[in-house]
Amino acid sequence: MKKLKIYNTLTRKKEEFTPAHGNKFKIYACGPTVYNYIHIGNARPLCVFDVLRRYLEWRGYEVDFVQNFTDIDDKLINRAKEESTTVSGLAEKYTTEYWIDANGLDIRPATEHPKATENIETIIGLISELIEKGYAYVSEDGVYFKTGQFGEYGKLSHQPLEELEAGARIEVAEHKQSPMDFVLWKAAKPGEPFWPSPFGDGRPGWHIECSAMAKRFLGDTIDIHCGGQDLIFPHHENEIAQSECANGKQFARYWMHNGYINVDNRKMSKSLGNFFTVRDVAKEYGYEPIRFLMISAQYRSPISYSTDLIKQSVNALERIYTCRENLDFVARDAQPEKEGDREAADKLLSNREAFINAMDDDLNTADAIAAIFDLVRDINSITPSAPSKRLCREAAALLDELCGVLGLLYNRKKEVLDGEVEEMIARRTAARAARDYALADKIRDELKERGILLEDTPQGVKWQRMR
RNA sequence: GGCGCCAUAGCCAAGUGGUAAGGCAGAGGUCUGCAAAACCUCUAUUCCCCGGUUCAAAUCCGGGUGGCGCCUCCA
Repeated sequence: MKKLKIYNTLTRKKEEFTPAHGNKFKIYACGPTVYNYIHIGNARPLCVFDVLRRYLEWRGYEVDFVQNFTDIDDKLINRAKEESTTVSGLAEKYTTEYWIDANGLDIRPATEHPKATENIETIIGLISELIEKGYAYVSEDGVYFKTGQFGEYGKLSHQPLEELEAGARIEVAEHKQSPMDFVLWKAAKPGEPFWPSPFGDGRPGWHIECSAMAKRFLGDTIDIHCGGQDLIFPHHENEIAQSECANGKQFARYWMHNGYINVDNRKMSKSLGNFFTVRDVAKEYGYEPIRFLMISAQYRSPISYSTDLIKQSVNALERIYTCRENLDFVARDAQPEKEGDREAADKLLSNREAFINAMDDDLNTADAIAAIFDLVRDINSITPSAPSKRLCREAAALLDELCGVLGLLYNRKKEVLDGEVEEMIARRTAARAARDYALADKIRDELKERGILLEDTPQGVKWQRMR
């Protein structure tokens, strides 16, 4: 079997992908700052790395997947002021909202979801260690990391420290020894939440959270650290500096970074006012097309978001769903098995190989989806020829399996028809038998107005609720 | 200034040396009382431009053009 390869930001190459120890991958993904509804840009890493996890598990690996919540932060403090609420109240609210969207997108919960505020002790411990080892210093307004002390600083973003300094803006903080130093602990300001520490009351900086939580829940060295490309610098660079200086070991073996979601060819951002929340898009089109869109391109390429693309995704998914529903429908009255089932099933199975080859090549979900569509075509080609129950079952299992790896499974609500509607379908069937097509069409139109679509098939009348 | 990314049909998107996947949209056909779904066929002689390497390039090299990102909170 082909080896799984993943593009590693650290080496800028596709590398063979194996866990450091045994069969288990330790993965850390930077999670949301819970100060607002998540937007579709946030949805991309959620979907992509959920697919990574599902795929690894499907290939037989164990996965420890840790994703944090940043629940103390400048953004939260500011927003809480705006909404006249507390930071913890705000965080709680948007954590709840996060779960609604994450569930809608079918993101599997991580094995751990640590929160920054619940890991203050670990964070303080890590900072203390950095101070002791001479990598950090206490200043008037907090504790800073001494960037120049870490010789490998810049190895992830491939930037020499001097160049970074040359490009850096003038820093507001005046208590830094060097502009490239970054904050580990922010001294408390009046009215802000704080925790006591050996270096004074305050709260953790953003970067140190992830180093601390990764260490606590996954250990000194993790296999994969993932996040959006915009986190490479400074966030991930700083995590490396903190963790490697404190632990004296490599922090993460592989770094994976997803591309952006753009709008009008520009990065989505609050300042440009061009962002869409997952909630709003889902309200109109459902969550499924959002997930489909997120994985319809290779995860490192940018996606330019538009309503048109969401609609294309809706239609594309419909093709898969229809195929799947037809299988169940055809299987109902099929004979148990037939001559040639084996050969037919084997033919379908060839698409599974194509799927694996695509995914092994740096998680090429676009190609993997193509393999699923090839499978759909193969299945659709056999459904009219009265396939056996057994073949239908195997085809459905294969389709479910591959869609499941990408998280494209879909459960259309099979609501029970009320008596009146059933009665109308029966009346229409009778009218058709009597060749009274005018009446039959009238009944079909009436049902359509009530959101029921009818299809006459060789196997009988098939109905579905409109989306 | 430093470091990167991208450019494939109307739209989206694979393909990194061997003669252009897949989806959406569109056209024709088959099936159907009709419709829907499905299936079949068609829709890029060509991959931003110009050179070069090669028997062979969308794919490699050089040079352009256009677009974008990081270097500041950001998925």
